[in-house]
Amino acid sequence: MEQRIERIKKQLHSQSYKLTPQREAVVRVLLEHEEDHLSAEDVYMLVKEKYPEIGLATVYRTLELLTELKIVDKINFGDGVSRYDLRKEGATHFHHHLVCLECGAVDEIQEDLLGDVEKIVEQRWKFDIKDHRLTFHGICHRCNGR
Amino acid sequence: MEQRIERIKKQLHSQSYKLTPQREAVVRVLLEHEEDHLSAEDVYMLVKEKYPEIGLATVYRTLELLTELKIVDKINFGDGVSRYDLRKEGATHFHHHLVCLECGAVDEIQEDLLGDVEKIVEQRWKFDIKDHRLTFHGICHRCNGR
DNA sequence: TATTGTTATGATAATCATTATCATTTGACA
DNA sequence: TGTCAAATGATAATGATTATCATAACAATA
Repeated sequence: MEQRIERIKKQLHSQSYKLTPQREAVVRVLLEHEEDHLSAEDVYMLVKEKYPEIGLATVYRTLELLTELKIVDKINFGDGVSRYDLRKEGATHFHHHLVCLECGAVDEIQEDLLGDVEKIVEQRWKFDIKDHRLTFHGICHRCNGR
Repeated sequence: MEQRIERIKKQLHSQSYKLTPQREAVVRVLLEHEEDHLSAEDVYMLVKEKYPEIGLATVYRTLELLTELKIVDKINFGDGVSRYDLRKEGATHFHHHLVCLECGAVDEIQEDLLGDVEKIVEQRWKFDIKDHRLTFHGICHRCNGR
C-alpha cells in the first residue's frame, strides 16, 4: 500500500500536481476499499473519520483529478450517483461490472473479454476505441437459485 | 408509425395504463427522433412545439413509465443527463453506443456481439444476465484521420 | 530565513437534472 | 350522468455536484 501511494505521488508529480495530505487521505480510503465502489459521499465520510478537516468539495475535486489522470475510474450505474474505483495498476482496460438486481451487490470482472468485439467495432464502424464501459444487470450467484 | 403507436397503446393498456394525449405526443417525438438520443429536456422542448400545454414533470413521468415497461431504454453516458431511446420492437437486447470524444456524436450498434461474452459470464461468474450496457468512447469515422 | 507566486483548500452558495407535492383535470366505467 | 382513480401542470423541493471566494499551504528562490 505505501508503495502504491508512492507511485501515485510520482504520477501526480510527473504532471505537476501535488500529493497533498488531503489527496493522500482520499487515496488511502480508496485503497482500503478497493472492492466497494464508493460514491463521493462515501469517500468523504470515510476520509473524515481520519482527517476531520477535509471538505466535501475537496473530495470531489480530488476524485475528479485522479479520474482525469486515469488513476481512478468513474462509474455510472444510472442511479444518479457516480462511483469511484482505483484502477488496477497496469490495467489497460476498464473492468466490467455485474450489478445484482436483487441484492444490489456489485461484482467485478477484471478480464477484458472484449477483444474480439472491439476488433469488429473498429473494423466495421471505423471507430477508434479509447475506452469502454460494460455493465451487466442480473441475478448474482448469491441470489441465484432462490 | 401509427401502427407503432397503436401497439404501444396496447402495451400500456395491457398493464392498466392509459395512452393519454400527452403520452402520445412524447411517443411521437421519440419515434421521429429515433437516432438522436434525446434528453428529457430535449423531448420536452420538441413536444412543446406541438403540444404547448405539456409540463416538464409529465415528460419525465412519461419517460420513466415507458422505461419501466421496457418500451424505452434509458441511457447514461456519465455526463449527468439521462438519454432516452425507443426500444426497437422485438429487440431482445439493449443496443450499444459509440460516443465520439471529438465531436460528441453518438452512433449505435444494433448487433448484440456479446453472445460469447455473456456465456462466459454466466458460466464463470454464475451470473444470470437480464440486461447489459456497453458503451465505447473513442474517435468516430468522421473525426478519424484528421 | 523571508518572500513570492501559484496551487489547493474549506465553507458555502449556486447550479441543474430530476422528483415530490398539491390542486385540478381527465378518462374509464357503471 | 356521476364517480373514482389515474394523470396532469405548476412549482417547490431534493440531492449530487460544481463554482466562488477568502485564505492557507507549498515549492522555489534570494
